[in-house]
Amino acid sequence: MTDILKALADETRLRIISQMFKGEMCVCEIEECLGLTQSNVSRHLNVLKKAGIFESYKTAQWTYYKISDEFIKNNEDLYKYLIIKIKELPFYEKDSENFSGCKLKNMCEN
Amino acid sequence: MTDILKALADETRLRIISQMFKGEMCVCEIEECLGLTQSNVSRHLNVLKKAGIFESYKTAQWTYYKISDEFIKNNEDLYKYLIIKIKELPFYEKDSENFSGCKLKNMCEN
DNA sequence: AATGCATATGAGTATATAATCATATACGCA
DNA sequence: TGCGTATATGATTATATACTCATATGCATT
Repeated sequence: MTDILKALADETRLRIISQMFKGEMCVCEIEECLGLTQSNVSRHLNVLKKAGIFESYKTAQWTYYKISDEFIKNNEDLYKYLIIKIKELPFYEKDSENFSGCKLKNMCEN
Repeated sequence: MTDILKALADETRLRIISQMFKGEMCVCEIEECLGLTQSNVSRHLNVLKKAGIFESYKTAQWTYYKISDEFIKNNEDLYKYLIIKIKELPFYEKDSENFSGCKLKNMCEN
């Protein structure tokens, strides 16, 4: 629980999570959509994965991350809270616009 | 929301919250029950108060802290999550024993 | 007014976390 | 095999947070 809360207590990671609600993403999409450096994204994703919030799988050179089903199952109330509140955060609207733009590019299709 | 999550992302503050579910406490009780220094407790309480999780009132020289009604009302799902999960944390049982011992002493009665 | 107690807070140190840069790894494709 | 791309990670620096000690404030009691 402490690990989960620590992982959630960072604005950049909340930004990542907020867009991840819309479906899985690969590292380069997150990088592009949120305007973050590659290594920074990679490290944040690792924190979220270690906390059990995200899971990942690899396809070719891409690593896709998504919200873990286990996490949702074991943390129902917290998950509900996130869904409701994360949309109210100041960066949400702007990130969502960028996200749409990124998705149109089909960056990481194989 | 970020402030709330940051305030929750600390083991010492979770220990404080876990005992606070049983009712309001003054600073010296928390200090005694959890074996923390006075200034450390005071600072943690301030973080929780600034995040809107706790509220406080003064009576004579004592300051009593408790979980804010506003917080509970505005963060229902998170509150439910905390109630369920905080009891599973490793320190909970031992702190609860100390807490009972402390309460018997009636330390801060005026 | 002087003393003792509860609490808060300034200032400093210790520690943890985030960000960055450079580099390594691993894969696909020409 | 050699090159380009995606990702991860070691090493460093920057920054934020936690802890401690000393001290200030405010109230109660004598």
